[in-house]
Amino acid sequence: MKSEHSVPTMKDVAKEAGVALGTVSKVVNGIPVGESYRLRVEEAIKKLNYQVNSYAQGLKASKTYTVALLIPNTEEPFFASLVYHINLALLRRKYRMLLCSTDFDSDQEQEYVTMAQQNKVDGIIGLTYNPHLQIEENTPFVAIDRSMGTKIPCVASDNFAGGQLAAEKLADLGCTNVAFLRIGSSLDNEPNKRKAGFENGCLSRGLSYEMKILNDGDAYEEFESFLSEHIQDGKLSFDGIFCVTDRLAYLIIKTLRKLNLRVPEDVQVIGFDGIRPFQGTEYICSTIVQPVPEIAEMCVNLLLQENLSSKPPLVCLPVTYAYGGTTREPDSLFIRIS
Amino acid sequence: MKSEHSVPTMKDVAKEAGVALGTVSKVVNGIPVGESYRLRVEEAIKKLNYQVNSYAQGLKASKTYTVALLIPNTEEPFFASLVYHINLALLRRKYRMLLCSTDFDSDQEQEYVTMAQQNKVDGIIGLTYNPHLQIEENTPFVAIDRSMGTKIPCVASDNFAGGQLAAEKLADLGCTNVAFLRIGSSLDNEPNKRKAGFENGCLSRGLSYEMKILNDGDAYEEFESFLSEHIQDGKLSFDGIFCVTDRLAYLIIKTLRKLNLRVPEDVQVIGFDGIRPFQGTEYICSTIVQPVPEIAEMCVNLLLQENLSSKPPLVCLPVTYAYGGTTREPDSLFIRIS
DNA sequence: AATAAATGATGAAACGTTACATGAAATAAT
DNA sequence: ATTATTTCATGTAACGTTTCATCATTTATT
Repeated sequence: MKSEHSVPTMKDVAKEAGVALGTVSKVVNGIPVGESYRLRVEEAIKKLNYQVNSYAQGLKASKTYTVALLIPNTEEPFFASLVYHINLALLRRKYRMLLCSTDFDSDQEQEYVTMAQQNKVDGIIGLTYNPHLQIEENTPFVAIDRSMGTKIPCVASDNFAGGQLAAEKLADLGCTNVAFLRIGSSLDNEPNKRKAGFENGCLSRGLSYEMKILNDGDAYEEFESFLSEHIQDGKLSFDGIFCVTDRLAYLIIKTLRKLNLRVPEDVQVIGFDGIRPFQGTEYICSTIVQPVPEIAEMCVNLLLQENLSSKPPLVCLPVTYAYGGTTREPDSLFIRIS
Repeated sequence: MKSEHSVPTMKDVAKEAGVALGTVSKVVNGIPVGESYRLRVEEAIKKLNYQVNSYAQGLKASKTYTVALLIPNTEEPFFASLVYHINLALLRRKYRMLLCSTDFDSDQEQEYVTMAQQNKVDGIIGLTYNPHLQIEENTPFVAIDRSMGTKIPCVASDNFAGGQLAAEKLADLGCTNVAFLRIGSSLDNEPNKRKAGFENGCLSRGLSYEMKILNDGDAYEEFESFLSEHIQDGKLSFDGIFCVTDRLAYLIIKTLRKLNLRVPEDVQVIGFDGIRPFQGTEYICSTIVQPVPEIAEMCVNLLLQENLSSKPPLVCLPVTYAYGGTTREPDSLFIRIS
């Protein structure tokens, strides 16, 4: 005798409806069966409040409908946004997400890959930094922001175009002497192309520019000494800064204001990523916005191989510029020119 | 003949090691077996690169090691922080998280609960707003920030104490006439206690105060008219504001500064939650910080019933005050007094 | 040395699905 | 009216585990 509180199975439904097990399976999976059968089964399902056991399904199909997402830290706004959109794209396709915060740590990245494979995920999406990451041949993998060989597709923003756009915007906004700021990073990844793009943009617009790589440890001090090198008669020698991320831009802007330099009046600042302090509020600084929803959709598409004949090795998605208070507004620019 | 590329099973390991299936199972699960057997099995596991199929385990044990997390929007910083810490707490216990962004929508909340139960999750943690949420009797549920009856434990910050602390801080910082600001919300949840706590604090410290509930739609306009009502001879009649969230505080501060009111010189503002614009940077405003890691840990603990004899209906965790630039610093306060 | 007790490996059954070979019933063709 | 064909429900096997009764082996007891 079955306990009252045990979860009903297909067998129970079949008995209740007076049909065979296979018939119930067909009804559940939307495979056509005779009208009268379907109705009886549907009634029994409702009566018993039956729900399929997706783990039995997974066992049978050797598919788990689970995708692992490896990402440095899900609290950081840009990554949180990726998490949100990738999760949504997966849920829409009835897939689950196994979320792994790697904390930028190569060992943790490897551990999570191993764990994901033990959990028999159907694939992995990873924004990783470990250059020696070992991934099993038969586990589909899509990388974000980093090319990992021809077998693994990479999805990223068009970082080069983004850098270029930043330079062009600064030129349009009246800058003549600009700086590029980046925090040092050893790994060769897609976001590094922002620098080349910016340089290219400066050259084509005739901007005089300076590239500065700050050390991770003492970025503040380095920036301050960089500033003092560029002050002539109490006036800054450049009037525009492009920071490689909004995070850096935010810190730089704080520092500038602390030193009584006005943003955007004395120096305009453009960041990269498109971060807002809260949902629906304006951007934290003027910025090159990454198309996060599109990146998410593309990752999932590539991973699950939907409507794609061959995987391209690198997909770059278009970025846009957005005003965020740290550049002159088009309005005020107009006034200034007239 | 098994295909070369098929995933090895316990059966394969057993054959390779020349032992019984059950013996392999024991080795895998750390149940003691004879030394020689264990060694042979371990060798075979390594040779075949065997990994247990957790879905077969789940089927057998009718445990899925999965917990669903229902949360309005994982991009909003406070929720993103909860997601991060709950995910971590679950992974530490070898549990997976099924992340569900409900977008504050009652129907979506119900849909996700149903979906979670179909996925046979071992429990649900939910920060929800649907007052009629239907949850199956046998699905463990832990609520965040909302009491849902005696059968469902609720975890929250000590919101009352937080409100009180905000009033006390404003008093300590020299305020005499303060305001409480909240965006209207119909549901009776724990964060609403911030208001009562603040009122209590004002009374015990002899602060004159005003409580203002803004409408969700036109909060901006309402706030501006609220301000104009309180301006006497071009001077604000209050010198401190407690906003129910950092999100609201952020918007209020922007508005104040746009109206040329100086924060914190003219009016000091305290928010609630403890939001930072980026990981590791300072708080976005002076604030009452919620103990998110502790909330996460407590939720998981209660849900999985670890070392707990009976479930308390409501757990309130202690909050702290943190300086974030929108109140006078202790230093400057000292200067001011002397 | 013979029997009893303890130890521990064995392998079949079960978990809840899906897929497929089987066979029964209904329809079409002669 | 009989046979050929189609249609479609049936029920068993298999997915990869864990559990438990069974049985072989070793150790202890007399």
